[in-house]
Amino acid sequence: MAEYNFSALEKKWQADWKENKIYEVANTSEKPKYYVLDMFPYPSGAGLHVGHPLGYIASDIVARYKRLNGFHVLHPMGFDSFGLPAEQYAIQTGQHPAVTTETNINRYKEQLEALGFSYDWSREVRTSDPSFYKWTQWIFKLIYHSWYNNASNRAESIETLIAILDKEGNATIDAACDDDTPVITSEEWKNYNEKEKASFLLKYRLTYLSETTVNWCPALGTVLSNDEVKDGYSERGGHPVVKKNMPQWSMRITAYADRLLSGLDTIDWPAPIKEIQRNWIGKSYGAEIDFQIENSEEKIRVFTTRIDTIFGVTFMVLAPESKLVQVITTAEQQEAVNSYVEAAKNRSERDRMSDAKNITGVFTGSYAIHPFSGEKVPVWIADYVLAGYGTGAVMAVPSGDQRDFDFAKHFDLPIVRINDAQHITETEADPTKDGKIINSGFLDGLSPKEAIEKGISEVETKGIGIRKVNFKLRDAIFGRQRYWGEPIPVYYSDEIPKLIDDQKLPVELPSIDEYLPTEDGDPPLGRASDWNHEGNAFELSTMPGWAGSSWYFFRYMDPKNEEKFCSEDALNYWQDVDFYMGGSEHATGHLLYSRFWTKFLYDRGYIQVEEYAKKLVNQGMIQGRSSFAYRVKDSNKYVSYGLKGSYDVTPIHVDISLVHNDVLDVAAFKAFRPDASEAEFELEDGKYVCGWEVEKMSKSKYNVVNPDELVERYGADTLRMYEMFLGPIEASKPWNTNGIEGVFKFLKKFWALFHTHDQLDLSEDPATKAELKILHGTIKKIADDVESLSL
RNA sequence: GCCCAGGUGCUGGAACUGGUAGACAGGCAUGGUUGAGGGCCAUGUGUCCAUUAGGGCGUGCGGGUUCGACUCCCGCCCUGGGCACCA
Repeated sequence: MAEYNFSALEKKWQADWKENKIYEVANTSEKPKYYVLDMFPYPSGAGLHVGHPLGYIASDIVARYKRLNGFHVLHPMGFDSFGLPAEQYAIQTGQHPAVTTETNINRYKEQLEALGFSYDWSREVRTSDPSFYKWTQWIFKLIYHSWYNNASNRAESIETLIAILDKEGNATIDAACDDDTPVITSEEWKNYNEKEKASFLLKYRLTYLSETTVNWCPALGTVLSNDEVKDGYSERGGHPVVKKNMPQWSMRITAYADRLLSGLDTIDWPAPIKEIQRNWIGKSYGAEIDFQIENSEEKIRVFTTRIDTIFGVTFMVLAPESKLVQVITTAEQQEAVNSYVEAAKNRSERDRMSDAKNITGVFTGSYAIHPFSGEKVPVWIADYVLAGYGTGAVMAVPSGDQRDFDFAKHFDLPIVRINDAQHITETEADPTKDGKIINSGFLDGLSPKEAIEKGISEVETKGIGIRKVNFKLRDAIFGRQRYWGEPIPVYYSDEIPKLIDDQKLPVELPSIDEYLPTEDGDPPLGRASDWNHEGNAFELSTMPGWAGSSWYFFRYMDPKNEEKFCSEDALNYWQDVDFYMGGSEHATGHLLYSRFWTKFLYDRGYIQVEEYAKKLVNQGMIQGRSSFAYRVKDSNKYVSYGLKGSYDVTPIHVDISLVHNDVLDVAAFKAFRPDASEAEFELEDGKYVCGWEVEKMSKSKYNVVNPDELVERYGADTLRMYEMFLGPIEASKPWNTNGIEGVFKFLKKFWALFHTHDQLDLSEDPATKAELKILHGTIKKIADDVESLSL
């Protein structure tokens, strides 16, 4: 009986593809283009597990399908090779991250090639390669040399800003800039010295240096951007994160908040991703209103989306960090306020969040005048008001807002009903938008929606406020106090940041003896001797992980270009990504930053598209199925799954290769855990049965399934088909090898259909009608399935 | 709390715009082939009633629209994910 010799078959054709370069594509063609992109991996030391190729397999099917349908297909692969793990490894072993990275990449490429992907490897990029990060640095410079003109609604060269400043100062300029940017005349501007000019322009530049509150992670020794922090812990490593003030490079992504939001309507991305990005950008419509302080020139400006509730205001609350606090606090309250502010300052973000139910606050002693009723309302400070959002102050409406309600109850402040549909209980406020407004002067009788409109126009007429849109999105911190990242091409002369000339790029990472901060607490780059530009100190921070991945998809179009990040011809031909495949975990990181950089490059005229990926598909995560043995506490005895109820047991991870159908190979387990070699095993029905749980696939949980072994045993085609067979591509699911035999059998039978002994054997008879019907039905079904993924 | 997905046999999952629910595969069962095991082949497998023929009931729960509903509408329950002192 002839055999389906997948191993020989696959090796033969893979060698053939390589030798004849059949997947290499030129940047021109008569055919229409199609760009299929995978999110490039970070080459970790653990190698690929079966979860990684899931998306690559799906996108490879799309690439092959499009080729067969007459498209000129760009299907590249590369490596996101800067990152923390290689650096942590370097700290422990002294091994240069470049060396480990190289090793890991080679391993990844081997594994990927064995899986038979149709990548054009001649276009491979690596973000840690100087020929690549030269252009990351170049784009950084371009962003630095730009400002955002709200009037033209795009980024422009900083030269156009300087021209306006020279001519008429900044009074007429509507730009995305620091909140504390002073209004100056052209005279004042011209009288600035070099340093003053430089620091003034930093308030406008799209990448800028400023003293800001950052997420500082002491364990990692670096700052992190908001998306890298989850619930007060670092996303990588799970270390605590605290707030800290320090000078930092940031990217003014907030300038693009509106366009990042509206752009979502133009791209075919999964609804959950769009939703996450919308939430993250957090646009809300409302008004800013001034409340005059009694017996004072000062005003409190608040942001509200519910101006219809303004007659329900019975007090005001400032964030402890608000600059107004010191100004309006009365002498009697000074001491209480000071100690509250001091305490708030020393609390970490985590404490503040975990302590949310504890209501705290202190009265400033001052009163604000209600702009419509003229009544006096007390001004408090409390840390439930966030300094970073809106104006850092709120008008408190306890009847309509739960937080205000809780605060009012706690400090015994009045609660006023302002809507006839409000049902207020002893413990709950009611933010209803039904019903009619009551107790509210000129707003009485209106619906909340009408009252919001009327309220805002009244405020504007009286000149005490403006219609206002607010965003939650914050500027992205760009510096990392780390070694293994792109050097920021900046040096300091006279404390003024200056950029390295284009001709001198790339600024290459210097070698250092140890990958730790210096004794003075400077980042690792501080250890490099000769790390200066003509005697001026270089910037010591490096770029964050998302820098290279924010534009790599353009580099694939023209990866070897030494003159430009990508030639116009290549950009003209390839334009954008038609099909992008990757994980949804990058929703507020890579997938947002890359959109930002794309819009920026578009504004500055370097590319023709405002969104780089028309279609995005998220493959689900493949989880591991961990197996457990149960050790009786304080003993050397293991009990089978069904018996553990009668003991106090500790579950122990068991390597899944020692378990078949949940039955443990006890002898192998004893070898695997030497401390169990003498252990006693209590069995059920003569077997030791393991428990199981679905967890993340990881080495430490002994649940990793390696694709190499499956390729060896069944072949790449079987593995690829089986991964696609597992279920919908978007769904997360635990890996389970049980069903792979079915696919393997199918391929064996399929092969046997066309072979007699080992020879290809095809019938010369014309196909029957019935045969043609099945053939065309099958073609249609497959075409429809692939189209439904890629259209 | 708010916002997204989703809920179909023992399991993974099919079912295009409303038209024979459960394709395909795994598992399980029975039989064949084999010295045995494995492999391979065949048959069966939603559920209940019935020896058969056949019939009743079935897509989370309750209601509705329709000649006809897994599919559309309303309410509820559950699961997964996201956001969350955001004013």
